[in-house]
Amino acid sequence: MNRYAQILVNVPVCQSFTYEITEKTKMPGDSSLVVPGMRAEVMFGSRKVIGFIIDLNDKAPDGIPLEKIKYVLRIIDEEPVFTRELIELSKNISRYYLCSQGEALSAMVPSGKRESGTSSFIEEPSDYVKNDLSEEQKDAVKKIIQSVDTKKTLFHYLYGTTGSGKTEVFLQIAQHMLSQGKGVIYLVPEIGLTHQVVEEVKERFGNTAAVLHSGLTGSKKLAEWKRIIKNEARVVIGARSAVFAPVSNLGVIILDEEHDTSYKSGNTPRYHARQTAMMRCSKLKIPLIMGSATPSVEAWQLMNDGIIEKLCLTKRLSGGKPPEIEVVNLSCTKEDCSSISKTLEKQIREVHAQGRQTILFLNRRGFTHFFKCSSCGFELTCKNCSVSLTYHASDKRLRCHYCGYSITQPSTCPECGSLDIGYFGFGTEFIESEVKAKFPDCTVERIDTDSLDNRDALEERLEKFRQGKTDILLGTQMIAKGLNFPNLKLVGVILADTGLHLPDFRAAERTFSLLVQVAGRAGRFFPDGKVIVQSFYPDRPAIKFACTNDIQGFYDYETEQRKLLFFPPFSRLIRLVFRSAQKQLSEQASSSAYEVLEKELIQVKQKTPIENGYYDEILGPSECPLAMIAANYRFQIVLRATTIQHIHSAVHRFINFYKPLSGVYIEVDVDPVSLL
DNA sequence: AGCACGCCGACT
DNA sequence: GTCGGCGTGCTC
Repeated sequence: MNRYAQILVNVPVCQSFTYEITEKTKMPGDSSLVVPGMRAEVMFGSRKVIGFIIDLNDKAPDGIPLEKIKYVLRIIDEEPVFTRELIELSKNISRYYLCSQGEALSAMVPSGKRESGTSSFIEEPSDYVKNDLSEEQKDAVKKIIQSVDTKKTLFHYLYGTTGSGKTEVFLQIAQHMLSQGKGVIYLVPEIGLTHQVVEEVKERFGNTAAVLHSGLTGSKKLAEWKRIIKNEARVVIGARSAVFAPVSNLGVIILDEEHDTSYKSGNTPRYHARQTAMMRCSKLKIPLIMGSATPSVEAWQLMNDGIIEKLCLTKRLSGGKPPEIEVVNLSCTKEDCSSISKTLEKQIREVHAQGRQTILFLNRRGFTHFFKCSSCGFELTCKNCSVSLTYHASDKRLRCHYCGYSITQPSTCPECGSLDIGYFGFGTEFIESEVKAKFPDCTVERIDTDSLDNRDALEERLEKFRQGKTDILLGTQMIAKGLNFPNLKLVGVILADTGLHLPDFRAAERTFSLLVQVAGRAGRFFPDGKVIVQSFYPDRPAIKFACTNDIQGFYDYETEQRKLLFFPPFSRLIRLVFRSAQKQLSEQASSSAYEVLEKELIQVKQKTPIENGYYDEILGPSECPLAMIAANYRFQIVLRATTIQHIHSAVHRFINFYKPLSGVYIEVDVDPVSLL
């Protein structure tokens, strides 16, 4: 018995493969028991791959010639590394996100071959103090815990400003679940998984906690993973992929900073941790608790529709008002080409005189610091990716921050030969030198992916700032969230509208949430925090509503926009990207695919009745806003409809039957978060 | 996705 | 006459 194993491998093929377990099969340790959930090394075609055993039978399934069946080279694991629940989940992921089940499963399970250096810290959980909760917090905890029994609503949302104590509510719920013998998954954005958070979790839960970082090596991840499987760890904190953690008797999934786009996977399977958490929680009938000060517009709508229960945390625990936000209209300050307005400069000096600290924030790495000819208007873009090249002062080169391509700074315009060329906008490097020149008596530190050789450098610099050794911290995204600095007083947003010009329907939402999050930072501990936002377009809703702290106002506005423009949450999208080294090929492929998709969609609609008020359309094909990435030309088709079912089946059929021209690759993205 | 097999052009 | 291009199809 158990002679034949059904095995899934990481290929875009929607079927499992049968392998035989023979005496030639190498076993780990001295056990000889093979069960589903273990990984196996097998020959797949002519190459050796790792496969996932999802089933075992004593005879081979019908329809496979016995002589075709190869044997399992080696069983990798002594114990299963994934559960029945995960096999089931991988099936649902593959169905929904239109990938193979093997691709889904391999995205779920850590890739380590053998576990190494169990980071198992010997720490007892600290004695839990039943902390003083505000009435709002108590109410939220009570409602969520009650819902476990009533099962009326599974989805909850803690909506509240930074500093209103969401984390404490999350932790109390986690604690409660633990005391009931249930496990917990606590999801945070990748960027929020800092040393600090990890330490806090370890301190709180000791060895019952497992941390799943992207920074961990495959084998370290596997070690943590096994602690989870063995029930040694019951609280799992991690980024996106931790939504797959094999926690048994799972009691709750917590998803902090729900609006964060890093919850959506950028490669196959392009799953969204929020959707996946919803799938998992619905199946297990357990609560999902999300939280953010700036919910995604989708989540906001679901709250309004009553599908997600909204729990408001309105009060800042430290008391006081939200930080004061001052907007500086850059188009009015024609002073010089400085990136720091007089207003901001004055504030920095005052803050420094008080012995307090400043963060200067740029929301996109060097994005605005590009090359432009003042005579002919020529702009230098990457030859591989078609995005603007960013000037880096450190080595006087222009760099593409997508593929790394770089060229030396030209002295004349490559197009017209004019000498009247310039560098526009401000990159972090430019600002750094400017800040250093302007404030010679301040210590300045810059944080961005360029200036960070390794992970520790980030921690180090943040720690230096936390300890007050740095006066001014300058950086991008990574200093925008999740970090608490006790001595911080001023946050300056150098250019708030950078992201607004992106051709993406979520640009406003992102800009808004970024500004609100940044503002929230400033007054985290001290109610006297101050924010200065510099912008060329202070009247744009995303900036105006953020700066007046009119959260409701923004959502009302944005919801109306989405309704008008038929974008999510009022429509569902599936995006197909056709990429090829040859522009012609990708263009041709996308147009011929359009025809096929159109026919498929008509057929699908004939088979299933169309509901009242249903509408759909196929947009494109058109060049992607990022027309080229890494030397690949990109065209896209976006299917859009009131509900997803029809376009989903149409695309499903399309990818099953349609064979693209050779040299053309198709990326399928269900519920894309970006259309760039 | 890989990788092998297979069928047509310029090379020692 | 062979090396090598990448189109086509399969992987238990």
